[in-house]
Amino acid sequence: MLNRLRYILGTDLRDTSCRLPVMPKNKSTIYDLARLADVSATTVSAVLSGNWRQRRIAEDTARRVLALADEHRFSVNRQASGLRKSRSGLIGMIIPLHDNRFFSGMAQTFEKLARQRHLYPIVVSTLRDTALELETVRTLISYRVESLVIAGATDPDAISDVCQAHGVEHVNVDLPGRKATSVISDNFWGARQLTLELIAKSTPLKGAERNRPYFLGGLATDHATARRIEGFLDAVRAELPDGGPRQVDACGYEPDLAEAAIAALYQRLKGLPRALFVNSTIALEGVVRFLKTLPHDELDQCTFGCYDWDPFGSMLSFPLRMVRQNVDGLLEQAFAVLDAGAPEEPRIIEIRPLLVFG
Amino acid sequence: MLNRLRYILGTDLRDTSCRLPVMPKNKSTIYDLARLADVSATTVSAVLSGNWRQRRIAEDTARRVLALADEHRFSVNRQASGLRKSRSGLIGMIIPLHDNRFFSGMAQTFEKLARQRHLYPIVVSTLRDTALELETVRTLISYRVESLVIAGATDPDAISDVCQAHGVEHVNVDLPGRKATSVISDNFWGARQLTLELIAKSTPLKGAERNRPYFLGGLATDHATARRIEGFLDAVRAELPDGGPRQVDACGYEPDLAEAAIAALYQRLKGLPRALFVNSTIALEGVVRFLKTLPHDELDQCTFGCYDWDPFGSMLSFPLRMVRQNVDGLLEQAFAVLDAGAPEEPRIIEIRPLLVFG
DNA sequence: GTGAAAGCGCTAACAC
DNA sequence: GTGTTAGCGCTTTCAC
Repeated sequence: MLNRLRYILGTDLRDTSCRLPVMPKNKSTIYDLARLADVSATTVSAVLSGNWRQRRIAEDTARRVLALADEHRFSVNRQASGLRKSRSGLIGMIIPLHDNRFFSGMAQTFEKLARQRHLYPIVVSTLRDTALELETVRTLISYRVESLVIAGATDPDAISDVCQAHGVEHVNVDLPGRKATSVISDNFWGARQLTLELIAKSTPLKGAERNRPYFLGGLATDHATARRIEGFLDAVRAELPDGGPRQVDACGYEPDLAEAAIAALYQRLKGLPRALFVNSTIALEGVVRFLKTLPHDELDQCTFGCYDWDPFGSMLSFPLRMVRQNVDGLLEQAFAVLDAGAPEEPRIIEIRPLLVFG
Repeated sequence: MLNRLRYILGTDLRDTSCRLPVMPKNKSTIYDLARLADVSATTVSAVLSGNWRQRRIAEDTARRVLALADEHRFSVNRQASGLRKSRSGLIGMIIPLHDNRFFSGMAQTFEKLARQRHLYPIVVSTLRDTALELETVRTLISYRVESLVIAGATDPDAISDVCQAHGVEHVNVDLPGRKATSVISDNFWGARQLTLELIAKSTPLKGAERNRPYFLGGLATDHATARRIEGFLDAVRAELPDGGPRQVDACGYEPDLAEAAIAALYQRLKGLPRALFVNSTIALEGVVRFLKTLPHDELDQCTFGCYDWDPFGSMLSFPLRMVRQNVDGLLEQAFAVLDAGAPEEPRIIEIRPLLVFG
């Protein structure tokens, strides 16, 4: 109403001073632009949103409007257009941390895939804090994101409840939930492959106890670790039938704990085992700390693997086989689920990781 | 208008079917809530936005509205409220990459500081692509972010032009520009400190050529590298007056280039130098590749430093001194500039990095 | 080929 | 202590 008035009067009613009729630099509406171009706001809107061909707007008019918009550095207000269209053009993703190779890689891929779909990506970290996860999701919904990727959430099902209540499409990644489709790493397969590789590439040692691979790090209560242990044991049983439970020490993630664990193992076996499966780069830090105290040639007797990838892995003084999660694959599947759109029966999609050497 | 009508009629006009009068699950307005609570939309609005005390709304009313909002999982539409209030509650930051320790650390700190100010943080990467940087900034402005942190941009001044045209407060971080205040690392100081430390902690070698620290990696045309070289040379001149230009090889960032450079240096000096200043973890990768080919005890002759920090640095087989950028300090200053609000004369604020060992 | 008018969901000035 | 009304800037029928 006021817009129309302003448009008709050809003057900015907000401007109480008596300046020359210059468009205010930092604020202007399509009505201002319409006045300058001597067309209606409708026309401006159509031109700026790109669907002017189908409105059969004269090429001339379009060009004039576009030039003017450019000259005045006009920027459509997406709060307003989003409100009117009931579409924000936003897509959100929550991750536990930015400062982490795995999740920052996900953020990178997420942005790429979002842009391909002409959606503006918003990535927010929630610090493995259930309350912050929920609050963040609620705020994103408040901004009317069109869909959500929930990565590594501590309580995915609580988030699903919120999303469903607002009819927001979403998908879990990395950590599975039961109320929405989840795309996760195939931890069993990855651990099994890494273990098979370790056994194949290692040299047999004397003494039954030392002549086996050992698993170190992580928490057995944690879904991913549990599956990895299964994969590890499966491979061991297939290749070296006399394996037993004493080969697994899910000592936790902290470097200190891993350092103590490998030290204890070394003492028990009176040397390094034939192969060592370390469950994360965090745990690896503790292991390396211990390895540094050993004479250098002792390391040659053991073949090392790590379920996790870091480019620094290749800089260590011993060869290291790593499992690299297929970040691109995880997110491509996640987007495929969102693209499908149908609120399907929740299912779990497992993506195989990659074995990396060096 | 329609809202009011719907509120009066007590029925959802959008609902053309003849369902029971249940509030639609995934969409509802404060008018719907108002009807349920038997108050006006104004009251609901005041209650939900927290300023109901100052409107002297009865505690009772407030509680009822809040309970209802909760029960129906109501979520205020921030597109609408933002439009009305001309405030989006958003603050944006652009970074070159997510998948990078330095910038993902910045994202983490940025979020923390934004939340402290009750702003919703949006971090977007722009892949060191000038066009994408501009487009991203324009889109963020389109969503009406209230201010912007521009980190590591390839063309900060072009971005400043856009921001200024729309009256958006902004500040550069890491890479300086001339059209807005910039908060950057004190590269001169950091490089100087690291070099002094390397000289102090290294053991003198026979032969003038080997008895000096060498600088490796980066591009001399790059602002940061140039300042680091200055700091390096300044320290060398102070401590070992016979230093010369042959001590600096800004061979580029690629590991391959660094590997070739250190190999050439080794050949020229017939051994490792007394100390080596590597200009980034990327270059370090190439250096380590070469070092691995040397007999282990040769490394003891050289003291290593790296201008960049990575937790993996402590896992290398030789001691490494690192310079860690003060990410928190950089962003705290950046926010201080934004908090000040005054469009001050652009200036450069330098933040000292930290020396880390191990 | 273009314009007028209504309304997206919210907030704030002004009522009483 | 609470309600009425106008309007934020845009898109979308409908009209001609």
